[in-house]
Amino acid sequence: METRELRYFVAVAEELHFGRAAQRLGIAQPPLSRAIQQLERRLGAVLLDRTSRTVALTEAGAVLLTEGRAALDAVDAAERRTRRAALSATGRTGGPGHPGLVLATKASASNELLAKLLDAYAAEPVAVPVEVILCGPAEQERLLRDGRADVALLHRPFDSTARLHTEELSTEGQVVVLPAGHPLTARAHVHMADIADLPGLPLPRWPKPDGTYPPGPGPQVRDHGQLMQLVALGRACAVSPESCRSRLPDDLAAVPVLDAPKVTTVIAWPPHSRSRAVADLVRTAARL
Amino acid sequence: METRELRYFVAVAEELHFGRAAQRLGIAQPPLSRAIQQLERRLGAVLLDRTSRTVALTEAGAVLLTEGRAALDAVDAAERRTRRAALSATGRTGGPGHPGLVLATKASASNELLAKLLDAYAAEPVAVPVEVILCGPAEQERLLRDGRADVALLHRPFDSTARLHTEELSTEGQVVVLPAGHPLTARAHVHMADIADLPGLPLPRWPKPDGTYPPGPGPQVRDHGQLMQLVALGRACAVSPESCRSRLPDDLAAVPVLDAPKVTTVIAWPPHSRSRAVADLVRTAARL
DNA sequence: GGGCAACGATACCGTCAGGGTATGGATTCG
DNA sequence: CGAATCCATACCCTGACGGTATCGTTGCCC
Repeated sequence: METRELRYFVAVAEELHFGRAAQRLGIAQPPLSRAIQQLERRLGAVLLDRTSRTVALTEAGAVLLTEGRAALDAVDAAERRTRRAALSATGRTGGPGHPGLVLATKASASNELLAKLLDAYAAEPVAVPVEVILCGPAEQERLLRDGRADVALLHRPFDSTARLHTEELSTEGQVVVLPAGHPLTARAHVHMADIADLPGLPLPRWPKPDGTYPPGPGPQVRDHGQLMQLVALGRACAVSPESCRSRLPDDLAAVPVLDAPKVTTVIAWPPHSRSRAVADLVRTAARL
Repeated sequence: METRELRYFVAVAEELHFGRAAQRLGIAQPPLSRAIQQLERRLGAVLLDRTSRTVALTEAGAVLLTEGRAALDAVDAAERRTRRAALSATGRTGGPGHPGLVLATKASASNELLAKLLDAYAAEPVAVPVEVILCGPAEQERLLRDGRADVALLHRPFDSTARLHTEELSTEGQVVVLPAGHPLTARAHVHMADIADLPGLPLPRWPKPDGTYPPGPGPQVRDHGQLMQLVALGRACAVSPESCRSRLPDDLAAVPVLDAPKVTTVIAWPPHSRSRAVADLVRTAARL
């Protein structure tokens, strides 16, 4: 199977419309129809149920959609990482445009640990320049998979660490963040049940991996900063790792939640990484 | 990047010889040279240092070799799983030629657990036919990655479970297997130090993932059956999970090794698997 | 040191896969 | 029932890819 065929199929499977898919791919519709037919013949599998009005995925088509996306990610990763390896091999000094290492972390996650890590790593004699990518929640895995990042900071149990190598860095409890002066802030600690249904202060909704939001009450948020803003406005409350207290503004207060799941920060990298720089960074992180 | 280019590059990078690589690919040498040059131009990276006598990988080339192999595995997996999905969708009865599920396990591993698992799963109303592939040690991950298997039984800490979803099934200690009548068999238990250097009974050498054997003393073995044979012949001793005692022949004896690492049997599957059958099998396994 | 063998690069050519345009056939909707 | 929509088919054309022949360089060995 060629990646071109995979790209074509994924486009059609996502659009469920040959015309739009062809447009997206920058080709005409007939060659696309032909390519899909040829792919189906070669695989010996019907991938799409199509009438002249509607296109639907078959079971085999659904399999190829998920597997094909993973395969295309792997190909993209190979390309990106090779390009970067070539750049950092020539421009040995590693100017800002040529990072030796790309680290992905959630936007607005606690930066204390990251700052310590970057400092400690930069102090190593073999350190290479590190670029930090801030991404949406649960996006780190994608970046590692398609080669846009070499290493990431994840937070269990929120982020999945499957198919990644990881090293635990720290574990912490969680606190509920409330507007200053809220009655609950007088308490020394609370339980999840105390905050599940606070009047006027719902828990927020985070985007799913596909970018859409689950239905339900609560405001939609994209990062921790937005959420803090909403809490300050009295529109939501937040359950966050306790390290967020260190930089809490005056108009917010935090109370430990005894039965909230512990959050573990881990450093993760793709399992087949052979990069010297990744290994150094991970070793540095493990020693913090 | 097209998979054809990747296949070409991987062939050259493995052979380090354009002529042989071309032969292996079933094409002539000149088109292969051209394809690699074109790939290098498009990536903007020198992948191979070549003189007219020798070919060597550059740093970027080494990256593309590992990343490219992973990508090709992913593409192969997509193809195989799609084919299988199509087959099991049409031949719904699932004749023996059309397994709904392929399970990989080490040849000669203890089959007790597997037998129980297969029985329990077959009793489920939604069960599909399961094909069992016996493979060499540490080969299961490869089979899962390139789609030849859907699910595997692994043994930690011997097999790596990175990039896989897993569920623990059982944990057991290890025993040393010796020829019956050996002085140590009189002991109730031993320690690793007692057996590290038994005269005439070295520990065996297992193949590395690439199929070669590490240097050193001890016979080369490919599976547990071979090893037992060698022990019976008085040419080796073996440290194995204690479940192997259940089918130990008369001429062998086993003694618990107190400080050997515990062996955990886990069931593993590719992280993006959406297969109903895999989920059912895993659930069945977890309930055993 | 010169002839030779090995090996990758280059030159040149033919073929067919893949892309484009025009059009057909089926289904839905007003 | 006509019109619009949408996928499939027919047909042509270009260029990418593969093959053969040959060159240039580099070790090697007598």
